[in-house]
Amino acid sequence: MDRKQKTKNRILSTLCGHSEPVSSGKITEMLHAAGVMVSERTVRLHLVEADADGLTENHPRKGRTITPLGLEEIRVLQTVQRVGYLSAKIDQMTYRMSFDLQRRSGTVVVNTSIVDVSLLYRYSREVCEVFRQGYAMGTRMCLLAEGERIGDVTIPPGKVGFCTVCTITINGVLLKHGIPVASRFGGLLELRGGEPTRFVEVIHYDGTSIDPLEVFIRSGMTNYHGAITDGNGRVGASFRELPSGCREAVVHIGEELQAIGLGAIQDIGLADQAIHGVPVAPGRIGMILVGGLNPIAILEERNHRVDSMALSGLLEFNRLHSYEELPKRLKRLM
Amino acid sequence: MDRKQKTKNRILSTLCGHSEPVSSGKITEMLHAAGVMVSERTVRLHLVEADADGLTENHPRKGRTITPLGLEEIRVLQTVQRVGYLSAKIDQMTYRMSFDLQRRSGTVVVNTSIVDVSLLYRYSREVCEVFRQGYAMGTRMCLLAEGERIGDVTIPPGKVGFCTVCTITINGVLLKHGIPVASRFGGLLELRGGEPTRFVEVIHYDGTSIDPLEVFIRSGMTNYHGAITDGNGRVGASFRELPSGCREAVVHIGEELQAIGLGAIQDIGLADQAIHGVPVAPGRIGMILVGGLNPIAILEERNHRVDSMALSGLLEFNRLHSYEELPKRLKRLM
DNA sequence: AAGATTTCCGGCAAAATTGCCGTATGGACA
DNA sequence: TGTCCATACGGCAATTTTGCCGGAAATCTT
Repeated sequence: MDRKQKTKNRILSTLCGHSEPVSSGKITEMLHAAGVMVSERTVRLHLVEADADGLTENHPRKGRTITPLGLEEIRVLQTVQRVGYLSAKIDQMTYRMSFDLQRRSGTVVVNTSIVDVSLLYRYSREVCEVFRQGYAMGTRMCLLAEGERIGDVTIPPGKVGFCTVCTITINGVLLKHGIPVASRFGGLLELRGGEPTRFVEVIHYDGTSIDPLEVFIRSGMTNYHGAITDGNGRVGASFRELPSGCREAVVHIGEELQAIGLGAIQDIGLADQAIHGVPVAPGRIGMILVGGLNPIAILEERNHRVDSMALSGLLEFNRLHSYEELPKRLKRLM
Repeated sequence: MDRKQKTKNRILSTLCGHSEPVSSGKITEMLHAAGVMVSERTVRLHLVEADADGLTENHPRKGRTITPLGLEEIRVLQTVQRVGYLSAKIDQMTYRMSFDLQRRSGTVVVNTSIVDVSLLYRYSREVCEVFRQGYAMGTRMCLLAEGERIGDVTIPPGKVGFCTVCTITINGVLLKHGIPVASRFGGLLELRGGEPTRFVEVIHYDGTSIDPLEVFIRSGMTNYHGAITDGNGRVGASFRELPSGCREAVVHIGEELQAIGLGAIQDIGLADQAIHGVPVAPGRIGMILVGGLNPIAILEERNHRVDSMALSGLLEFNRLHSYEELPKRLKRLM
């Protein structure tokens, strides 16, 4: 009876936020993406109950919508949502971004670090090295001058906004190709001789309100210095799961992304097989992405506090430029 | 079929690690504490299946043990366990500690921070203030001189080990009184005018390999300075759940703990009621504890990197002394 | 030592979940 | 306009989970 209520609430929450009718199939898909493994049939059963309770309304052949009564029910149960869990923010951002792989236009999700111009310039060589060795998400970035805005923040005077592409962008691109991606956790990936070996620390997305990679970086637990010098270090990485049938398509899309400077896929596992010590759910494959915030971690390692925000906002793809231009553009801002 | 396997594995994992027979009741209890809500009957059903498969052995009237075959089964499935989740470490420490509330003796679980002697001395006034205003776990602590050992670590030369009582000790004490405590998450508790208002960030214990409070402190996200000066700040706190029938007993034990300098209970909710915006499972009550690592956070806030380890080891209760002796004892070590 | 209480354990039935299938409906396409 | 196809949706049966009970062994109490 306990679990029944729980899944029922989950279904209601899923329905909430969509104004147009949503079918049971879509709901099931979204629940699966959120890690709630229930069958489509069960969802339908719960939905007819919810219909009877007046919480949802059935638009035959179209799907269900939530009623005002249902919204009220949610509001009571959702007090916890005040501390927004990261997984919710991830889903939201995935839907909001508009980047189109074919047209190479639209918005991508970015992380922003607010940092002193001269400080960034001092370390720009090492920051570029992180990009060059492939420990960053792609090869593109963007600098925001003081006064510019991204999401909720404005770059303060004397500072510069260092934007890197967030790996959530990959989720969004795959979603637009009909591939649902479940973001599981962020962690510290240990490297030995340039090869990833295992995760040494992990924080699951559905149990945290702050970005794990942000935390690892701010805590000074990364070791990019080692990673870019002798290949032995610890870098931020993210673990995701995909339906196992999608492997070919994902590899293909990954290559296309790589070609336009948005490559982040470190590794893709095989069906039902563990990858770097991480087991996956049945019928799924694991994927490891290198963290978008990675380049700026160099500064934290040298004991400079940097204000980094994962998932800070959306940016037009054409505003991004190659990391190689970083020193030149920084000089212009000084 | 998917979920069935899952809970089956969970049961097997729970059984693993205990050499003596464990009854289905105990297993269910442990699963509940781990957040897996299954009935005791279901556990028994799975156990007889496991018996048939040769994974477990039934010692009638005593409980089940895991067979070598079962261990093998686990080993295959449990690759993820290489990154030990914190919730597992919490359970382990809870069982290992031996503190007896009546006799006031035995071992308690402590956190250890390794810090420069002179640096600690410089901030000792503020550290004491955190204790005095009740934002620390109790009023007791311990200093370890260089060369002393706690758990896996040895205090290096020129440094001192600053040990505070970990709130897991409360779990252990309550467990010895037959009250099972489920540790849910660690977070940053916002204070306004000296009163806790809500959690602003949270990390669930069962989704992380590192201690949330350790992370918040290392990331410089706390604000103890504000907390001890004008009562507006952010302090590390932990959220736990108890069976709602235990409220009276817990309040009573909490008072006894307070009397011997181990008070940490900030707040206890009412049955089935949300506390500071955090809802609880049905039939349970919420409890908020202030973090044990809190006092040392002052140093991190002033940009001094401190190596802190939550749940670092066990310490005899009689080695603890009042925080008021801190400056005096530090001087002796310098 | 006898009785009371607790705990373990399996049987049984009810409830919940899932798989499978047939029907019906809306839209695509010739 | 007629046909085909995808999909929403409910019926039915199989499987899984849970609640409830009662017998038996173990432990505690007096």
